[in-house]
Amino acid sequence: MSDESQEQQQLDENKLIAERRRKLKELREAGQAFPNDFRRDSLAADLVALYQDYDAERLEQEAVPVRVAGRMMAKRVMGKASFVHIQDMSGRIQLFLRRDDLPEGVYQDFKGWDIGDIVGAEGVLMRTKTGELSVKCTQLRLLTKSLRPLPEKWHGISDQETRYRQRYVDLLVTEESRRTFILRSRIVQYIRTFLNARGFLEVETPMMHPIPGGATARPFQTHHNALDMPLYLRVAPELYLKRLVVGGFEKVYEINRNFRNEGVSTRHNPEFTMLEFYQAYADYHMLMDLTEELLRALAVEVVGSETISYQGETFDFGKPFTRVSVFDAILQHNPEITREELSDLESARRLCERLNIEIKDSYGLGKLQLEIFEKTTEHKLREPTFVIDYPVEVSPLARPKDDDPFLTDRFELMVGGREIANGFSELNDPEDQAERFRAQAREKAAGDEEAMHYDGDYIRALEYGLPPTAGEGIGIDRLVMLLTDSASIRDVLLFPAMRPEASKV
RNA sequence: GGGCCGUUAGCUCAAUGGUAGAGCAGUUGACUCUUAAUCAAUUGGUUCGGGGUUCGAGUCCCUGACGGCCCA
Repeated sequence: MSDESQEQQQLDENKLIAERRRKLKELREAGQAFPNDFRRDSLAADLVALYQDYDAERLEQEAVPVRVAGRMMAKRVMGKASFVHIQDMSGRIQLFLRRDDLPEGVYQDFKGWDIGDIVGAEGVLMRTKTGELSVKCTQLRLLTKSLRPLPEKWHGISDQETRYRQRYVDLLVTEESRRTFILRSRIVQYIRTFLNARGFLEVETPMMHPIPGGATARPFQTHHNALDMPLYLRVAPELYLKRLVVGGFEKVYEINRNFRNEGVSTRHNPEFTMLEFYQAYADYHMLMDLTEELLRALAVEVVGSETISYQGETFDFGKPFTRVSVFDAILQHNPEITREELSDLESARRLCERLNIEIKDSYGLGKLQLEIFEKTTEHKLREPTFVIDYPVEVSPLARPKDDDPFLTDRFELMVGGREIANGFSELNDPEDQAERFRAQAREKAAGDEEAMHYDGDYIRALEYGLPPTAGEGIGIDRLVMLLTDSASIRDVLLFPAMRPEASKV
């Protein structure tokens, strides 16, 4: 943000903020307005859970002392007594304040504090007449003055744009949003635990690539000043991870960001998180088995059931996932398409024309089949389905099938009509890989900005010998969308990509 | 990139082309067990920006910005 627009942000003031600034000024005049010497000893939800079986009498007898802190989310003043809800990372707890329980003057000060202010409280646990666990306060301090009013307490923020742009406010007031991001963290945590338990080594490979590779996608380009060379933000970590398998790290994985310079939509963000893992002496069948096991366990871990509900649909991760080839899937879901017209270059071209698919002369039969699949079939695959046998033409890093060199040992996992994972037995024949790179380079020279570069060092690595290996990528954002029932990728990204805010001149 | 929809007080929302309102929040007062506390009074507006039509525009037209949904 430019200095100028930051200035404008500062001008985004109103009487409510002015009133709070006045209060802050008084705090400054009275001493340290931003103290950092209060220490809490308990979290709100922990206390509520721990003491759920204690009745009012028992709490009074035991007089459990606690120190809690958090943001004031509700404030009900009734003369010389008040109730406050504070919210911390764990949840909420009520404070019960009486003028005569607090040191001289504190209650009077408190009455001037605002919802959104951050306070620290000390007292003993009690249960109110209505049965709510509360802290009967003997000390109360304002720790941080909040200058901006929070959204309306009942409706919260309904404006999507504000929720995305000011996620800090969204997280404060939207329980659903908090839940989603906590689950996201648990999902990633679980995946790490799952892979670590199976002997995988977590690694970090470069995000800035001299030669972008590992996926057919447009990269972001940047420039390194000291080295005076172009660098690309990675579109995939694949080629580096396989170099590590060459180096003897036979089971590796990486969970981190990829960057693709493409459109923004409810399913695409320019930076997104990918899990990629590679296992030597394994093939794509083993990966499919592992993926089923992982998703089933994740559903139970996160949703509490092997059946998940997504945007009104139900998907069952408990039963074995369907496995069907690209070719058969097209035929099964499109009775009007025949085996013959799908098997011949010329008739496949005519089919594309009929389906309003834009094609180029350079497309071979494999690319045409994939285009037809994506247009006619992909969105129809709702229940978890492994689509297998992708054409070699559209799989430049995958191993050809032993019994059909037109196809590869590759699968994609579809759930709800969307690609969740992509895996294959790796192409470890350096001469074949070199030839495929050359074919990609020709595509690039012909104007395909998504085509791959020739990566000489990767070929060199393969020439040392990549053991027979299988590898897979799982889109974490889309997986989190599924498991948290989120309609848009922006709902599972803390700070989704947005255009700059309209200037408020 | 195309289509549709949206942008009004800090927030959530109203307002036949005819004086821009309500609830919450804020301010002042009352109230020592409340739960969206309650009661009384009260402050608060560049109606997203620019242009146009009109006696008169939040409302109609054009244009731009940002966002949402759908399609490619």
